[in-house]
Amino acid sequence: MASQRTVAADAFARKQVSRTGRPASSPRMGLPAQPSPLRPSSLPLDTVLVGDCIAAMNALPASSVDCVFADPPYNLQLGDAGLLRPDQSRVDAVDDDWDKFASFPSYDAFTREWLAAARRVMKPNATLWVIGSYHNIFRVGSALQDLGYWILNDIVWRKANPMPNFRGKRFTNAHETLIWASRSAESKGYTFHYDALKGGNEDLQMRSDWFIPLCTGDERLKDDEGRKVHPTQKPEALLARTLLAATNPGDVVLDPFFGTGTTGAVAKRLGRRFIGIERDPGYAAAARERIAGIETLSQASLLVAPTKRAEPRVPFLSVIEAGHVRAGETLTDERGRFRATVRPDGQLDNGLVIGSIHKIGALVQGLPACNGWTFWHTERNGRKTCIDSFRNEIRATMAGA
Amino acid sequence: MASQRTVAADAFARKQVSRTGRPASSPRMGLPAQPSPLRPSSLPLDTVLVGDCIAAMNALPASSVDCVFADPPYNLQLGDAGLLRPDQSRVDAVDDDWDKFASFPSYDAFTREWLAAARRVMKPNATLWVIGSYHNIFRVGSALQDLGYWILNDIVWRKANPMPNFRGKRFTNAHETLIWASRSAESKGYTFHYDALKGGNEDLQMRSDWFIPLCTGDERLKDDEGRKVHPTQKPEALLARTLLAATNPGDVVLDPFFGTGTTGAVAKRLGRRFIGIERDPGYAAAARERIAGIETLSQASLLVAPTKRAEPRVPFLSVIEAGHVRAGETLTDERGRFRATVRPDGQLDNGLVIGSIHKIGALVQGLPACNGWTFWHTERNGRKTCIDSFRNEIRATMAGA
DNA sequence: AGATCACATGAATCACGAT
DNA sequence: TATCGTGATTCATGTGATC
Repeated sequence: MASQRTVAADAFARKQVSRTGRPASSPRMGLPAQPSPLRPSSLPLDTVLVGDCIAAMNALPASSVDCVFADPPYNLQLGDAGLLRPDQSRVDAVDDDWDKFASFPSYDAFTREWLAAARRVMKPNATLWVIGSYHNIFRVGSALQDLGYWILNDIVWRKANPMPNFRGKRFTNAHETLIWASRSAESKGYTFHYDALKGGNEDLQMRSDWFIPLCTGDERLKDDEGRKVHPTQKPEALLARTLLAATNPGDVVLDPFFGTGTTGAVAKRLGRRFIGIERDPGYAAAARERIAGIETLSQASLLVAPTKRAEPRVPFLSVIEAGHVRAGETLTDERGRFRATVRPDGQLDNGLVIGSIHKIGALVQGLPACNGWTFWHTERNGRKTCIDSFRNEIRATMAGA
Repeated sequence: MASQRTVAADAFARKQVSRTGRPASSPRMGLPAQPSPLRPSSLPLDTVLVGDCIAAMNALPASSVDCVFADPPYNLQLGDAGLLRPDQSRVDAVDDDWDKFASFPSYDAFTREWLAAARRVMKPNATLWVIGSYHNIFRVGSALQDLGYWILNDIVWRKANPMPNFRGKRFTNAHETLIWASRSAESKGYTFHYDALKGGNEDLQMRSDWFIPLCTGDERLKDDEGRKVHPTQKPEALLARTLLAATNPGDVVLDPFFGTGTTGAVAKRLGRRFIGIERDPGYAAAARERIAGIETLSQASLLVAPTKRAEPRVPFLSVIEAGHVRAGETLTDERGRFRATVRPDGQLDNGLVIGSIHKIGALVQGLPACNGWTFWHTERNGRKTCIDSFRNEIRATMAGA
């Protein structure tokens, strides 16, 4: 039975942490390629906790996860009053419309509660993803703004094959919305693999509208009778893009509405760690079985290419010391409009002011700022060379050392 | 002076309705093709009222308009420093006073007030459109749900040519969101021209994601010195699709944030009546002059504007997500001279450098540029397949999207 | 006349580490 | 915590000048 294979989140909430619920045959999941340091050992990594997500999150240590992906319940009329109404109120009205309208406050309370619990668990630079449709996403967006989250983007998942509108009364509802938010407006150091996404998009910035098919075919979990196990299983491609964009290998991703574990499956494949929380033992069991069959991609393919900003800093003085540029030499911009003289201390002199390559570059152009490395050029045999190429040579020699 | 040509909304609010503010030389605008019956004669049709939109709406008779289109302030939270492009030029951002709110609660209060005023003016089967971005749309959506509006769709305006993200810190913010809502859940008789939209969309249901260019070129209103008159003028194509979908000829469209009158211009062209409310006399004057130059299309030509097809740009990442190529797989050129490994983020790795299919293709050949789509091949059962064929398969699934 | 290039610009919550 | 110096960063489209 699924329930025998589960980790009880309530037990975890009482600090009686036990991972023995995971079947012994289950392999270790998602060995981290680059484990984050200082992670509390009490985190139930690569585990599916069964129980209420708010209690389970409140039992986790604060500031302990790098990313949250949440696919909360959308529909306010599911009749699952226990989940949607933390105040335990139950609406017996048969009138759907009244039910929906009356339940906004309780849905909002539930939303605020789980968003607050998630925020506590997030590291200062962690980010949160939430997916929803027009039924709930406005409630979610307002709540997370009210709680101090800082929205970075809203992302449109454009469905390749949406369900048509059968009655012809509306536009085909062909998309869902994801909100990507940092923990607060001050969280400037969040992870975003800008260059990787750009490189995977023909060297153009990745936009906020993503075209991805629904989860169908072999990817869709089915039971013995061929029925879908979960009504709203998300495509792995969607999760892959979010995790590639906003996490590093080894990062911990928390999913408080784990369902059948798409987040865990993708996290494991991409060398991330996961913590799943799921109320339904059947879903949790299906998720475990699914994730056990996933293999992590090779570490080499997961390595994050260093960004330009992360490369070692090279003083312009080093370029002179290395002999690429001589003191007393004249530098010009690419078109030869501006000139400055190289001083032996690594500063430039335009005849009036002495300063850094950046400062003098900005000055001669009358601009507030300038990247001197790409602005200034040397001339050798009538050919102009950007001084940034000398920096690259020095960096290459540093890499070998 | 603009202020001499305006209709004072405050005066209208005091029931001292006067349309003499409209210059005598101004032609009658937007003669209705099929006037709706029972319209109160006191409606200031095809007029721009100047003043506070809430007061002006409260002065209109209840249940009198067929549609509302609203482009409220977005409550953008601008950094103090402003934003510089990579070439150090400054972005002409929205920093107008009308977009400044002290806090979310004050924005929410404003939003609730104008939404409530609009709802009173709406006929029982009228619908409301609101456009916004992630800065404000969640507040708006929550507020209108709270007020009893019934959301029919959220629509994504995918911008053909959005402003890039200059700092590489986020996804390109390439869309805005429209909410389409009826006055209440009981409003079952709202107008929706399903068949017309389908007919104008190659016999496919019109989806909730619309691909439309920004308002630029001749359509963009400019002052004598070539500067844009309004910072956020919307494209007429966007308004045209909303009005064609949700109104009939002769219907009255109310725009409480009229700006430079895109709603009025499109309404007149399509044979709808309009009521514009605008706080700024300068904008109102520009709107009047603009609308005066519009001619109503003949009845026969009131067809759905043909949908602009999205340039079906496909990221190489999508090819991996779709399973055509696996992360970790090796790609070669047609003759098998060069090799590179596919990364899960859609980049290639030739063992030394990580980059896009184009960049690595160029690199291995020592060429300045390369079309990676036609250069790289997979090998299956000894047969080589160009990765461009996978792109074509994905494009086939994008038909209609 | 047509092609090419240089430049401008659009609702934007847009840096970061060392000292 | 604040200040300061380095130096990273853009896509589609329209307009007007130049070849």
